[in-house]
Amino acid sequence: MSTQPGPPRQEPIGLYIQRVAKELNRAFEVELSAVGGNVPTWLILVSLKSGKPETQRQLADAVGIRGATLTHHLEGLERNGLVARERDPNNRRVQKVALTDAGEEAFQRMFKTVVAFDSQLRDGFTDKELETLRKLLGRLTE
Amino acid sequence: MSTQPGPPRQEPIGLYIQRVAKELNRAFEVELSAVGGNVPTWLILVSLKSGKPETQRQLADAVGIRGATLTHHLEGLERNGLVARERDPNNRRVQKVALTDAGEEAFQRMFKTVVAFDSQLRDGFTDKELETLRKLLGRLTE
DNA sequence: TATTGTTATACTCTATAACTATA
DNA sequence: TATAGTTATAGAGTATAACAATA
Repeated sequence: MSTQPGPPRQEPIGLYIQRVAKELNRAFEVELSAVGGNVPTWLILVSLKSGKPETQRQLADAVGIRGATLTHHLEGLERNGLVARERDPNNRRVQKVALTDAGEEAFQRMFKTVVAFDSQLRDGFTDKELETLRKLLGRLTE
Repeated sequence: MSTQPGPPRQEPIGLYIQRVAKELNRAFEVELSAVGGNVPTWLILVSLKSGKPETQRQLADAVGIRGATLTHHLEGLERNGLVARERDPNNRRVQKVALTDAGEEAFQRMFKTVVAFDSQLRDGFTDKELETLRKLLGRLTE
């Protein structure tokens, strides 16, 4: 086998995205932890705030994790007083998860951080460029 | 506090990238595991094949993990007979890591998988679009 | 029988701290 | 003292399987 001529082979686009995502994720984790948060907590709180998920099943799907994994995280959040769970009287299989006041405050702190982080990321990009980026990324997972 | 008027707030660009990356990563893991591989193994083998890293330190940096984490992975790879390590006689602190024949075969299997995966990802994109995507992503982590 | 969630358990990837051996 | 790597230990995030409660 001989070395191929021509331009050097480019890194696979998938791996490149992983690398960028990993770097962004680490920076994001640092920012969130500075206000006492972490990524799964943020994803769960923001899903709860959106008000859409009615059940833990839906919440798990929204966050992209398994039910058992969600239970694990909710236990931590409940232990830290950020959420409260109570059975739905109409369907006692369902646990209704709600933010406590402390959870609301935690959410607000993280929200500020996320907005600042995002605005810093967007900095230097035009709206059109960001739109292009979103569209191209979206087509990758269609 | 009242609901804001105007267009709905878009998902932060960073989180959007995380979501896309996570989905791609899971699909990639499935493909790799079908040929007996996994992501860290692939990253390590591909770094070794590039021939650049002379020491484990450099290898760890190339893969983006800590030295101790690399040791952990290399132990697994050595146990499975994919790599061999031996001390450099010129500097006996250094471990030279090399692919065994079995490691070479594993690399080739994963390589085929990665190329197929990447080509499937690129499908439906023009070269120009991919170039744009790479450039925009690159600017995010400058 | 199907659905919702929990428990028990374990795996993977990662990390830090303390260490050995070399230089 | 500094560098290369290992060992010991732990933590975060995730998962599957078996289960209980409810519908």
